[in-house]
Amino acid sequence: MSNPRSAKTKKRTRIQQENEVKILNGALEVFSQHGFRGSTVDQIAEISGMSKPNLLYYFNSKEAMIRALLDQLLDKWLDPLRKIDPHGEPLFEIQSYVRRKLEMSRDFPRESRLFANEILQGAPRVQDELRDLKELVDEKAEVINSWIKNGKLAKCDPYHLIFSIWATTQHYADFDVQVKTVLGPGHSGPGRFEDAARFLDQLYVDGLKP
Amino acid sequence: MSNPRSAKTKKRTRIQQENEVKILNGALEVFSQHGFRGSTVDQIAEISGMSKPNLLYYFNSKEAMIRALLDQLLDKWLDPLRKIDPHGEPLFEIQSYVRRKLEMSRDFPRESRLFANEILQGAPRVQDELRDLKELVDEKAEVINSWIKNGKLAKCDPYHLIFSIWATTQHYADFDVQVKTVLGPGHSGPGRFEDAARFLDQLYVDGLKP
DNA sequence: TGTAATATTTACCAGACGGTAAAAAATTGC
DNA sequence: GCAATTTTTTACCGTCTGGTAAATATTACA
Repeated sequence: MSNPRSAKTKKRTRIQQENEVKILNGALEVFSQHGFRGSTVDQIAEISGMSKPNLLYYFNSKEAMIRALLDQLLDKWLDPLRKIDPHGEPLFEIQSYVRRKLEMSRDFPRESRLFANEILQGAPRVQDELRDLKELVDEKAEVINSWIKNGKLAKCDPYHLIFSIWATTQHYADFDVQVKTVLGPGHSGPGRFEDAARFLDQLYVDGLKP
Repeated sequence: MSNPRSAKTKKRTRIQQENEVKILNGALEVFSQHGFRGSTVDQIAEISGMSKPNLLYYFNSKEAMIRALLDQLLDKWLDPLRKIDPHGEPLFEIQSYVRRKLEMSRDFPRESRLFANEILQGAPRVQDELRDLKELVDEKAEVINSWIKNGKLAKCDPYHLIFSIWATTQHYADFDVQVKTVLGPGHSGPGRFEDAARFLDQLYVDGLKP
């Protein structure tokens, strides 16, 4: 068999597991920085510390690498949304969701950028997963609507609420360079995530009215 | 002279002007969809309706094309921020700014994606312009701080406020596919921008507290 | 209308890149 | 320790792509 991943091999060697991790980590590093077309297999090979043919022994193609990455990513990416508790205190649930998404941007910026790249180019590889996403969002939108109906939340469009949370939180990972440049050396340290959290907490609860 | 743009030619032929426009329009279309490395000069040539060598007669290189695009873009991109009036009514000024940015996403999604691509990959071509951006943001942050001091606006971090406006508004252009998929055929028409405007108006003024 | 300048086409190249074949080396399981 | 399997290396190939040279066609202008 030419490739250990091609069949549903139940047994995976120790070396296989290690190398697959090394490769996917390298691929994530490179893809998230240069995009798919902007990345070369040689780059990934070098950053992973192995030769190109060796790398292609584990993943049949460059395409196979990004697919593996996107597959394992999307599940993780939806987790914060799944955790919204329909029986929790609405405003607290939303703040918690914002926090979780902000932590994702802080702790997994490469994953965020990989995803952003994919969506920016029209999501050619994750259209099916996007439909799963829609179902989950529909479900949570219903929850939010019920909160509104119960007078626990101001009347608003739950979809655009969710979009705004995605946008504001992912911004810190995807537009990191811009954020750092604008904040300058003084305020662009790790503390910027707490500043962001504080601002968003206030925005989503009270808005800007004095 | 091999290239009409290379020198500071005062006189630009009718044909030059027309073709430069055609090329830049094609380049924007292609770059914004596939990113710089993901685009080929042949693609741009085809979409512009001319041959590759002919195209390279007007722009010396692929690099020259994206630079021309980014140059003419950045000025336009900052315009909405410049228009914030320090002597206006604070909440109204912010709402207006959100509107203007939202209109940019609606009317110039390709430009938004081009910019997003550039920043995502670490802004290799617009670092200088990013510093100009910082100065403008610093200036407007001061304005916002003065509004807060005068009790016209809730206390908040003006930088993160601006970030959140950028994020929420550009999201509709940059993540268009995702937005459309999640909203479904029913709500993803042009009217989604008005829905977004309504939501953001409310969010920025009153928040979500019932 | 003639001619200098501009614009377009044809044919091409060198390098980068994704991927492969096959042999050599290392590892595993008995 | 040895055979079977897995892993790694060496050498290579076809294609795509950015870009060029030079010849041809077109335009502008006196």
